Amino acid sequence: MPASALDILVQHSLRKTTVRMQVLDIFLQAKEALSHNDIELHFNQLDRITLYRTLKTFEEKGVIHKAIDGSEKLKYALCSGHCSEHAHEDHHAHFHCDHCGKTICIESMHIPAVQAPVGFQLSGAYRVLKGTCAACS
Amino acid sequence: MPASALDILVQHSLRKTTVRMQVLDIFLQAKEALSHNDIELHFNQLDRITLYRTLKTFEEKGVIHKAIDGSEKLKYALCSGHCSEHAHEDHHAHFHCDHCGKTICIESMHIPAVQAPVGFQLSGAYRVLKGTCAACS
DNA sequence: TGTTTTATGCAACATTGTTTCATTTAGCAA
DNA sequence: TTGCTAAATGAAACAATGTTGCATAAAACA
Repeated sequence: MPASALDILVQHSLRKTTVRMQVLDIFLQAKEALSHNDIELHFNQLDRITLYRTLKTFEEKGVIHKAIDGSEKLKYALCSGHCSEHAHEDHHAHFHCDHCGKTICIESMHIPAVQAPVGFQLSGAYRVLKGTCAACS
Repeated sequence: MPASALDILVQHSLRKTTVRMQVLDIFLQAKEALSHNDIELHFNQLDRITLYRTLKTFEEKGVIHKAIDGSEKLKYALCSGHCSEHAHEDHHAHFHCDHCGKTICIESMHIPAVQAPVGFQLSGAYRVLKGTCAACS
């Protein structure tokens, strides 16, 4: 069962404010990763700056993670597992649809460990698939 | 042996202009992927708009490809192989250094074929490694 | 309830990217 | 070389996106 917006805030020791609850509800209902603009469109009126700060806070606290999709737009998706303030664990692939532009987390596709080139130290990896999503096919 | 700026323009049926030659020279000398701003800094004075259009043209014609690195910045790198107007073949991984922010093409690391989830049609894939690069270690 | 800390809303600003149009230049043919 | 045509450039104006500082409002807690 998915956590509620309130649960998520409590889990991460965040104050429960109207804006945060609303933003979390949007994420909980969304099936794909959301850009700043996507979220803004869900509101009648919302201060852009507040949303920037809300997303930044959520990301720092491990509530959401950046979903790299190869598009110019930065998107976020809810962390599924046990991300903390200190480390994200979004070790799954993302799918980006060339047609509708949506970005979907593919939880089932984990990112395999790879060997770093000589002299390089690895701290993480991304994997992005692109093509046409099920809805657009 | 690497191609010269002029060679590249001729190969892709592009007019040889001062700006294009200069931009290509910067790419040829650079070891890492370059953002719009990176390139702008190499010039004493250069019209931003012209650079946007130059990069767009280069990308469409298969001269450069987007180097997805998980940072907010869009970067480009020279296509190594045989990219055409119709299809890019930048099927190699990119390394993004968390420390210096540089993005390096790892030509030796090819992106393995993966199976698309049910209902999805794949047209490509990205792979990004992040960590600390050799120079920053 | 009152106090402290944090979040919000606003203004102003900075950066990044796009569109339109006049001018200049490259490519090409006479 | 000269002139023509198509493409590239540069400038202005605009649009979108992101940041900083500060006053106000709200949440948490004693």
